[in-house]
Amino acid sequence: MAEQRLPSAPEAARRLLGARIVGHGVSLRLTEVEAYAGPDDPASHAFRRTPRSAIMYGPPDRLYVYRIHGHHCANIVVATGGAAAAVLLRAGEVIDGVDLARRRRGEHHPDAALARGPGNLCRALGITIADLGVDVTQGPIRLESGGDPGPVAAGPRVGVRLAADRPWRFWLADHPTVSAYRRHPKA
DNA sequence: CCTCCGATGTGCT
DNA sequence: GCACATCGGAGGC
Repeated sequence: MAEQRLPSAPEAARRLLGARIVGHGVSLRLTEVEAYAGPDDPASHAFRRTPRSAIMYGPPDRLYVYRIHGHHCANIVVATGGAAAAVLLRAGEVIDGVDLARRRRGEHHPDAALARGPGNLCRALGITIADLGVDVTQGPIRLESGGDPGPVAAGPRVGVRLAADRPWRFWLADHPTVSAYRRHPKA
Protein backbone atom coordinates (compact mmCIF):
# COMPACT_ATOMS: atom_id res chain seq x y z
CA MET A 1 0.00 0.00 0.00
CA ALA A 2 1.23 3.41 -0.90
CA GLU A 3 1.65 5.82 1.94
CA GLN A 4 -0.92 8.58 1.89
CA ARG A 5 -0.17 12.14 2.88
CA LEU A 6 -2.75 13.62 5.19
CA PRO A 7 -4.25 16.94 4.12
CA SER A 8 -3.67 20.26 5.79
CA ALA A 9 -6.57 21.74 7.76
CA PRO A 10 -7.44 24.19 4.98
CA GLU A 11 -7.41 21.36 2.45
CA ALA A 12 -9.67 19.28 4.66
CA ALA A 13 -12.05 22.20 5.04
CA ARG A 14 -12.22 22.88 1.35
CA ARG A 15 -13.01 19.24 0.64
CA LEU A 16 -16.10 19.43 2.84
CA LEU A 17 -17.72 22.05 0.63
CA GLY A 18 -20.63 20.51 -1.24
CA ALA A 19 -20.95 17.65 1.23
CA ARG A 20 -24.24 16.97 2.95
CA ILE A 21 -25.02 17.08 6.64
CA VAL A 22 -28.07 15.00 7.49
CA GLY A 23 -29.70 14.83 10.88
CA HIS A 24 -32.65 15.68 13.09
CA GLY A 25 -35.01 15.71 10.12
CA VAL A 26 -33.10 18.22 7.98
CA SER A 27 -30.38 17.83 5.40
CA LEU A 28 -28.25 20.54 3.91
CA ARG A 29 -25.41 21.04 1.51
CA LEU A 30 -22.38 22.79 2.97
CA THR A 31 -21.70 26.12 1.28
CA GLU A 32 -19.29 27.75 3.74
CA VAL A 33 -16.68 26.33 6.15
CA GLU A 34 -13.60 27.41 8.07
CA ALA A 35 -10.41 25.51 8.95
CA TYR A 36 -8.99 25.50 12.48
CA ALA A 37 -5.61 23.89 12.91
CA GLY A 38 -4.96 23.13 16.55
CA PRO A 39 -1.69 23.99 18.33
CA ASP A 40 -0.35 25.89 15.31
CA ASP A 41 -3.42 28.10 15.11
CA PRO A 42 -3.97 30.75 17.80
CA ALA A 43 -7.58 31.17 16.67
CA SER A 44 -8.43 27.52 17.36
CA HIS A 45 -10.02 26.39 20.62
CA ALA A 46 -7.49 23.55 20.35
CA PHE A 47 -4.56 25.96 20.39
CA ARG A 48 -4.30 24.74 23.97
CA ARG A 49 -5.48 21.40 25.16
CA THR A 50 -8.21 21.92 27.77
CA PRO A 51 -11.18 19.81 28.87
CA ARG A 52 -13.30 21.51 26.23
CA SER A 53 -10.82 21.12 23.38
CA ALA A 54 -9.74 17.56 24.25
CA ILE A 55 -12.22 16.05 21.80
CA MET A 56 -10.28 17.60 18.93
CA TYR A 57 -7.19 15.68 20.03
CA GLY A 58 -9.14 12.45 19.66
CA PRO A 59 -10.30 10.47 16.62
CA PRO A 60 -11.59 12.30 13.53
CA ASP A 61 -15.17 12.46 12.25
CA ARG A 62 -16.50 13.52 15.64
CA LEU A 63 -18.70 16.55 16.17
CA TYR A 64 -17.25 19.32 18.32
CA VAL A 65 -20.19 21.45 19.46
CA TYR A 66 -19.77 24.46 21.71
CA ARG A 67 -21.92 27.34 22.86
CA ILE A 68 -21.17 31.00 22.54
CA HIS A 69 -23.40 33.91 23.53
CA GLY A 70 -26.36 31.57 23.66
CA HIS A 71 -25.78 30.02 20.22
CA HIS A 72 -24.43 26.63 19.23
CA CYS A 73 -21.64 26.13 16.72
CA ALA A 74 -20.58 22.79 15.21
CA ASN A 75 -17.22 21.60 13.93
CA ILE A 76 -16.14 18.29 12.45
CA VAL A 77 -12.83 16.98 13.76
CA VAL A 78 -10.68 16.10 10.75
CA ALA A 79 -7.58 13.98 10.21
CA THR A 80 -4.71 16.16 9.01
CA GLY A 81 -0.94 16.25 9.05
CA GLY A 82 -1.15 18.22 12.29
CA ALA A 83 -2.90 17.61 15.60
CA ALA A 84 -6.38 18.62 16.70
CA ALA A 85 -7.72 20.11 13.48
CA ALA A 86 -11.40 20.86 12.97
CA VAL A 87 -13.70 22.42 10.38
CA LEU A 88 -16.37 24.88 11.47
CA LEU A 89 -19.66 24.49 9.60
CA ARG A 90 -20.61 28.08 8.76
CA ALA A 91 -23.47 27.86 6.26
CA GLY A 92 -25.49 25.52 4.12
CA GLU A 93 -28.31 25.23 1.63
CA VAL A 94 -31.23 23.32 3.13
CA ILE A 95 -32.13 20.45 0.81
CA ASP A 96 -34.66 18.40 2.78
CA GLY A 97 -36.79 19.33 5.77
CA VAL A 98 -37.17 22.97 4.78
CA ASP A 99 -40.43 23.29 6.72
CA LEU A 100 -38.85 21.92 9.89
CA ALA A 101 -35.85 24.19 9.51
CA ARG A 102 -38.15 27.15 9.00
CA ARG A 103 -40.08 26.34 12.16
CA ARG A 104 -36.86 26.10 14.13
CA ARG A 105 -35.60 29.41 12.80
CA GLY A 106 -38.79 31.43 12.73
CA GLU A 107 -41.16 31.94 9.84
CA HIS A 108 -39.92 35.21 8.45
CA HIS A 109 -36.59 34.01 7.07
CA PRO A 110 -35.98 33.49 3.36
CA ASP A 111 -34.82 29.98 2.51
CA ALA A 112 -31.29 31.15 1.74
CA ALA A 113 -30.94 32.47 5.30
CA LEU A 114 -32.19 29.37 7.15
CA ALA A 115 -28.67 28.03 7.71
CA ARG A 116 -26.59 31.17 7.16
CA GLY A 117 -24.05 31.58 9.96
CA PRO A 118 -22.78 28.85 12.28
CA GLY A 119 -25.32 29.53 15.00
CA ASN A 120 -28.19 29.57 12.53
CA LEU A 121 -26.93 26.42 10.82
CA CYS A 122 -27.08 24.59 14.14
CA ARG A 123 -30.56 25.91 14.85
CA ALA A 124 -31.79 24.82 11.43
CA LEU A 125 -30.32 21.35 11.92
CA GLY A 126 -31.43 21.07 15.55
CA ILE A 127 -27.84 20.56 16.69
CA THR A 128 -27.24 21.20 20.38
CA ILE A 129 -24.65 20.29 22.98
CA ALA A 130 -26.38 16.89 23.12
CA ASP A 131 -24.71 16.16 19.77
CA LEU A 132 -21.21 16.76 21.12
CA GLY A 133 -19.01 13.79 20.26
CA VAL A 134 -21.33 12.24 17.67
CA ASP A 135 -19.54 10.13 15.06
CA VAL A 136 -20.65 11.56 11.72
CA THR A 137 -19.91 8.27 9.95
CA GLN A 138 -22.46 6.33 11.99
CA GLY A 139 -24.27 8.58 14.46
CA PRO A 140 -27.57 10.47 14.33
CA ILE A 141 -25.83 13.29 12.46
CA ARG A 142 -24.27 12.05 9.21
CA LEU A 143 -21.76 13.50 6.81
CA GLU A 144 -22.30 12.37 3.21
CA SER A 145 -19.87 13.30 0.49
CA GLY A 146 -21.17 15.49 -2.30
CA GLY A 147 -20.13 16.06 -5.87
CA ASP A 148 -18.02 18.77 -7.40
CA PRO A 149 -18.99 21.91 -5.48
CA GLY A 150 -18.16 24.25 -8.35
CA PRO A 151 -16.16 27.47 -8.00
CA VAL A 152 -14.75 28.00 -4.51
CA ALA A 153 -13.62 31.28 -2.99
CA ALA A 154 -11.34 31.78 0.02
CA GLY A 155 -10.73 34.56 2.52
CA PRO A 156 -10.03 35.32 6.18
CA ARG A 157 -12.09 33.70 8.92
CA VAL A 158 -15.02 35.55 10.44
CA GLY A 159 -14.75 37.17 13.85
CA VAL A 160 -11.41 35.81 15.00
CA ARG A 161 -9.07 38.15 16.83
CA LEU A 162 -5.88 36.12 16.42
CA ALA A 163 -4.45 34.89 13.12
CA ALA A 164 -7.12 37.09 11.55
CA ASP A 165 -5.48 37.19 8.13
CA ARG A 166 -5.14 33.49 7.41
CA PRO A 167 -7.38 32.82 4.39
CA TRP A 168 -8.92 29.69 5.89
CA ARG A 169 -12.57 30.40 5.19
CA PHE A 170 -13.94 28.72 2.09
CA TRP A 171 -17.28 29.17 0.38
CA LEU A 172 -19.12 28.48 -2.84
CA ALA A 173 -18.59 31.53 -5.03
CA ASP A 174 -21.67 33.77 -5.25
CA HIS A 175 -23.88 31.35 -3.33
CA PRO A 176 -26.81 33.15 -1.66
CA THR A 177 -26.54 31.18 1.60
CA VAL A 178 -23.02 32.37 2.43
CA SER A 179 -22.69 34.68 5.44
CA ALA A 180 -21.14 38.14 5.43
CA TYR A 181 -17.55 38.70 6.45
CA ARG A 182 -16.98 40.44 9.76
CA ARG A 183 -13.54 41.26 10.98
CA HIS A 184 -12.95 41.16 14.71
CA PRO A 185 -12.80 44.79 15.96
CA LYS A 186 -9.53 44.09 17.76
CA ALA A 187 -7.87 42.08 15.01
C1' DC B 1 -20.38 51.03 6.53
C1' DC B 2 -19.98 50.79 11.82
C1' DT B 3 -20.88 49.91 16.92
C1' DC B 4 -23.30 48.07 20.60
C1' DC B 5 -25.08 44.44 23.44
C1' DG B 6 -27.63 40.28 25.04
C1' DA B 7 -26.53 36.16 27.49
C1' DT B 8 -23.48 32.43 29.08
C1' DG B 9 -19.71 28.97 29.20
C1' DT B 10 -14.72 28.47 29.61
C1' DG B 11 -10.33 29.06 31.29
C1' DC B 12 -7.07 32.01 33.59
C1' DT B 13 -5.68 34.42 37.83
C1' DG C 1 -13.70 36.80 40.35
C1' DC C 2 -13.29 38.16 35.68
C1' DA C 3 -12.02 38.83 30.75
C1' DC C 4 -13.10 37.03 26.65
C1' DA C 5 -15.39 34.53 22.98
C1' DT C 6 -15.37 30.33 15.80
C1' DC C 7 -22.42 34.80 17.30
C1' DG C 8 -26.57 37.31 15.68
C1' DG C 9 -29.66 40.99 15.56
C1' DA C 10 -30.62 45.71 15.95
C1' DG C 11 -29.65 50.27 15.35
C1' DG C 12 -26.78 54.44 14.21
C1' DC C 13 -23.84 57.01 10.83
